[in-house]
Amino acid sequence: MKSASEQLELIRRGTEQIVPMDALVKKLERSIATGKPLRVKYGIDPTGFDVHLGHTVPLRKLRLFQELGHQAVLIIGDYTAMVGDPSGRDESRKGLTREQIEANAQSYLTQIGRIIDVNRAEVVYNGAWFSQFRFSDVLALTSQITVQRMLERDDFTKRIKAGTPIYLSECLYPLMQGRDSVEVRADVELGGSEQLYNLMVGRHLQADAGQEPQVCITMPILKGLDGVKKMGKSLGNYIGVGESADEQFGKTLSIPDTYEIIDETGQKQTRSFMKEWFELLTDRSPAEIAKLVDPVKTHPMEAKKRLAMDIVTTYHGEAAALAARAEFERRFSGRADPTEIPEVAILRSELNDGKIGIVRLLVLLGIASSNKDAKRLLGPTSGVTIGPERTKITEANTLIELTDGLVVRSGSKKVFRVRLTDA
RNA sequence: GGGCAGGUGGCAGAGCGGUCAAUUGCACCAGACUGUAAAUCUGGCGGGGUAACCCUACACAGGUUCAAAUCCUGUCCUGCCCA
Repeated sequence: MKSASEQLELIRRGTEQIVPMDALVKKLERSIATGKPLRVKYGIDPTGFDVHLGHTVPLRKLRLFQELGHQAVLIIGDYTAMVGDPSGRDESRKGLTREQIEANAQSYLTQIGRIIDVNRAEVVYNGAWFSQFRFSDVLALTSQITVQRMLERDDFTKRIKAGTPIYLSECLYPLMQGRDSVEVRADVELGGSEQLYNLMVGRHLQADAGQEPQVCITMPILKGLDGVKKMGKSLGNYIGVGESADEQFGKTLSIPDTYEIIDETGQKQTRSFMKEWFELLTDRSPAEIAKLVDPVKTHPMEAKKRLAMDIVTTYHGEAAALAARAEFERRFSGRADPTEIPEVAILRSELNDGKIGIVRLLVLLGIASSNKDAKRLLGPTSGVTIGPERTKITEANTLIELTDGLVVRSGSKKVFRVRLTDA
């Protein structure tokens, strides 16, 4: 087992806050002395299906704890999901049905298995205790915190200012999450930076229950593909852990290198966005990362390819990562069609004299969502091309001589091969 | 429970009887240029039609009018103030 200071160095890497730090040191030292692993809690609400890289940030930290010999405790928030976490959102979340929660939880565990060792983790549903709660228990829980303290949190302040509703049930959320910590006797709880408040409530409740309070570790929020907003399902700026190697590679290459912020003094500052991803999504050491994101030492493009390789390797292995890189270079640098062009079946009955209108074709291929949409893609700035000669189509009333195997492109990303069928 | 204000496209936010499929900004999509980066420029951003034009949409349901996102009534929802 590694020494406390060695463990601490690894744990600290990429974190935002550890409160209180000295308590963590103490816990680590005691764990080494007694041989008892720390119980590290991480809660997830089964509200959706796709686990994306944003979720992997705390999960990777959880895996680190596992690797250091500690006990991961996964809370599936089936009850908290019915409330909806107010953290970092400007609107309340609708409750989900039990069936949805059940299905989501299973899907989550499968996906999470790509990052942590689920078999070695303790997995518990918080419904296990909340379903047993009596009203008197709820009252006892709600007596633990004042309205003032609840309202002082930033999320609520913002919503009050903006005039968006806050439901009473949402105030229960931090209390429920805190109660989970009491139930599983957590030593450490992980969460995103917006979780700090919720994590602190856990400390409060544990202390009140006569337990040693947990250490709260928050991880920075991972920004999405746009380099601006938090990576999220609803924003469509995410990379899913279940996506193909090519998709993950391509999406990573499309992220901005840097972004600008305005600091307190009103000065514009340029920050490296790639650096953030390296820190939060790869195991590279700070020294390696510094070298990679320095444009003088490493060409930004090469750095980004490394980043993409690292990410793809995590989920698909090194061979797939190499292949994805080769495919990317061939396709975009070499301006070639993808190796595997998706085929779309088109009925011969759609043809008239062996021909089809370009608008209809684009809709049938799924490139355009409607005729109007198809027409928008055409016009003088059209990026629609067909066949090996990449004939550019600009007129909406063009008739295409449609043959089996014809390749139709819209830009370089949407490429399809026509497969003519009879039935 | 009472008073006041308000609900418009993904968001913000104009419009307040016809000229409104709805100004503008952001976001988003496509193209040029690139490193599928940034910056910049161009075009687009409800559906059908080659087009003229038609349909559906401004919380919901009715009504007034030749004509409603715009006026009236009711319902639902939200905020603020009072209780």
